[in-house]
Amino acid sequence: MATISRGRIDKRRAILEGAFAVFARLGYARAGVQDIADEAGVAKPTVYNHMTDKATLFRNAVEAVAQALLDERLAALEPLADPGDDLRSTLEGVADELLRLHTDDRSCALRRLLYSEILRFPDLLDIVKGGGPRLHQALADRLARLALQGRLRAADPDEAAEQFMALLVGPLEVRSEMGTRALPEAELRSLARAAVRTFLVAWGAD
Amino acid sequence: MATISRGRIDKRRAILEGAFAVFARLGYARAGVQDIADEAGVAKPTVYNHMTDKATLFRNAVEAVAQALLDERLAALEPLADPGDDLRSTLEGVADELLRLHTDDRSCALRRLLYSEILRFPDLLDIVKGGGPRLHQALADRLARLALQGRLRAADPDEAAEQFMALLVGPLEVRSEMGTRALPEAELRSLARAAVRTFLVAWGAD
DNA sequence: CATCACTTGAACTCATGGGTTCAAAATAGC
DNA sequence: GCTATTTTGAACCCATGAGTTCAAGTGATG
Repeated sequence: MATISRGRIDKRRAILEGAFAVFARLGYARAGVQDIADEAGVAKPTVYNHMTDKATLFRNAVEAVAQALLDERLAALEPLADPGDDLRSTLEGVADELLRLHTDDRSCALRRLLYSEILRFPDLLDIVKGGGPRLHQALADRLARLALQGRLRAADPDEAAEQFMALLVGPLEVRSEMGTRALPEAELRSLARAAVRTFLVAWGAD
Repeated sequence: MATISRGRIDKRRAILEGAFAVFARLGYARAGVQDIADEAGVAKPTVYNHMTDKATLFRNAVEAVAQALLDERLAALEPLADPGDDLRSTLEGVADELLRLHTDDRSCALRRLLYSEILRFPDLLDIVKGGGPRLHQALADRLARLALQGRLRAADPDEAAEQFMALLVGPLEVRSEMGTRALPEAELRSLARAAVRTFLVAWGAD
């Protein structure tokens, strides 16, 4: 076993990963701690040696995944920091990547778990957003910059960011039937282009 | 008890309503059939006398509520059949009503239950949509009519409908934190106006 | 080698909850 | 008013699962 997991840290990570996998598959209530231990390749008491109870196990597992996914989405916004002369195609690239991330299995699972357990774990909201609406803020910042450069209408970067995400994700969520159905690549790209098209009509510089 | 519930039918309705209330509050797994019986003012065997098991109880409860909510939303689209000369304010009225319905407690609960149990009850999707995407279809039809009358850009009514709903509901879902927080009336109206503004820039007749 | 911390499997406790049974009571229908 | 259907409460069976205990094992560290 020394080949795979060395030390407490690796075991902790294995437990959190296993936990998220099982929670994602079965939901909080149906997931058994024994299932999680099996998935993580670990004994049940070991789980309790790292986490005091099922609830904190859940919180930590969700937090770890949410953190990772948030980072990915933030990274996806990077191209907006320095779009070439073709703003449209840069936006489409970002949109494409955001859609790809949004349709990721872990992303869909996280969404399901949040909706499902938000009443019992209200603190998950703050945990997931990681202190303030980081993603929205980052996007709004980028758009504000572009507005200052005269490449977007300057009206309201927050509203623009809100609507950009909505145009992107809303139709996706409907067509994928709440993340149940996988969409073909081509349809994803088409969704991204449609969103950017409307976004630019509304918010592009004349 | 003759004053409240007469006959089997009323009992059945009471059971379905109680079931939805409890499922909404606790989720499928945590909801006990005894809880449901209590909420419905009925004995546990009576529940099993109407529904073979917890799963079909769940399906029927969800179906009843989904049906009612869908009807409400369809009705909310009515004004679009004959908008006055002020298309914008008609759209804003419809948008307002749709937002109101979307923030309704039962609406939020239904959404939570769907996301939560969609993997275990894949058939819920069809049950909820009630045979084809009725709401989307109805909206797209209205928009197509308006396009024919030259009051909207004729490009693609389906895409227009998709984006109209996205612009409305997306920002709402973010701001209300997945239906957790209630928004003040004023903010709802402001959301509706923002959505319609962008929609008309993109899809309004020049 | 000796110590200390951690892991393991298995067994155990205890609470919860789905679903059933049954005899008594209520209700519906005629 | 009489019969057939439902309803009711309470008890019951049984499976599942959270969390614990413990004795034996494993691994690092000095």
